[in-house]
Amino acid sequence: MSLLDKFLEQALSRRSVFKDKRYLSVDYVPDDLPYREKEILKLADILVNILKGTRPSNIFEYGPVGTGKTAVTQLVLRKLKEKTDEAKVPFGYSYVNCRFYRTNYRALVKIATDLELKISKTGLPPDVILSLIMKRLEENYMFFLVVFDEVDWLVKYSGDDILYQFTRLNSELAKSKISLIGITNDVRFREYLDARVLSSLSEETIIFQPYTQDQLYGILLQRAKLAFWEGVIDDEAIRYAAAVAARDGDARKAIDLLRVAGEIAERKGDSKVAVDHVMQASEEVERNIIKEVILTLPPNQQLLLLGIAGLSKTSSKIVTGRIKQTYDWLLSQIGRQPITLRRINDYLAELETLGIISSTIVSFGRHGRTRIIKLEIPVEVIEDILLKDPLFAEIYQELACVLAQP
DNA sequence: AGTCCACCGGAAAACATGGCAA
DNA sequence: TTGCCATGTTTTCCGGTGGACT
Repeated sequence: MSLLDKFLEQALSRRSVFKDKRYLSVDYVPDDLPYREKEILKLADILVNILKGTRPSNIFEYGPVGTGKTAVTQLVLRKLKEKTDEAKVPFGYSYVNCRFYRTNYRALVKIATDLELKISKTGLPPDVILSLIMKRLEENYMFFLVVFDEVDWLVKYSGDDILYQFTRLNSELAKSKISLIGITNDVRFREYLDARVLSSLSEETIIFQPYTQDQLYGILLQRAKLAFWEGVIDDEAIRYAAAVAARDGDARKAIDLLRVAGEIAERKGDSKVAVDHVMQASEEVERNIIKEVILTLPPNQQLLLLGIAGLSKTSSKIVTGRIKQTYDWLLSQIGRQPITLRRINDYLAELETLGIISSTIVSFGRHGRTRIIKLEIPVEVIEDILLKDPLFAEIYQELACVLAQP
């Protein structure tokens, strides 16, 4: 038997550690969400008004990442839809993830499409779309619910117009009623939202607390039973994953960790998933996030980051002016025009919100006020990722030479 | 006490791009 | 084709600002 035959034979006979990986995917919402009974009941209690024929209050849901806001909402809506269908109560809802539909216009189009209106992605003025939506509502629905998930993205990006319009829509609708659910994990969201919108959006508020370590363990146990074959995963491994994710009480992260750990075990040909695998998964997840973030950056910002990386090797205090100089030089190397300082500031701000750099404003008195930029990721990691591109590698070498001379 | 450096950051406007409707 | 409609990127303009220096 040849080596290859042997290998293939082994691969075939090796049972996957996963029974059904789907249960560890982000979009899977189980029928019962442990430790969120209180929130489910509260939400259901508000929305059940629909079955009684009255308009439910608008709801504002707040809680950190991975605390079950989205899952709870989707679960309750799914059940509610079943019940209303049974009871022949006309009801429909639209779920808008504002991270994808982050402008007022796009959110509006998404809602319209969920109402089975055929709307082109562009070309129609917003008020026309809105009146089409209203017309459709009056024809078909008594109750309509719009969920704005991660609503802070929408508001930060393009203002609260659509929220304002929708909160006021009820007074213009004769036959149908509309309610809103806003979901966010941004603590400071209340600050930049218009007071009128905020007050009408938060007629009811549901707050989601982070999961405790024990709760995470419980959740993982539930999922692990569904996703892995029996006896494949160590109890220790599950506990470890729960402990890691408990730092921010993030259930999504915990589940992710378990999945990646399983994948690693499988890759290595191990038949069991152990603590080791979870530890590796934890590193891998972290590394992949950074890599993903840097690689999806627009080329301009990658080049800027390259400049900062180069600077950080020669000087410890990187100041805006130096960055501007360096970046202009880099641009000229690839035959592009320099860019305004104002624009560079925007780039830097973006890099900062992504957690790649950090900055502090310092004043040098007579010598002006500026900002010191610090890399939050080891230079080697950035070089490792960016220098795969031969063009970048070449420019980077020259940059090093130029920076070496004062 | 006032000056003034070297930048910060909001607002508006310019420019590029792309789809639709008539 | 023209004229809207939108989005995204960059420039222009401009009013700040903390503190070393005079």
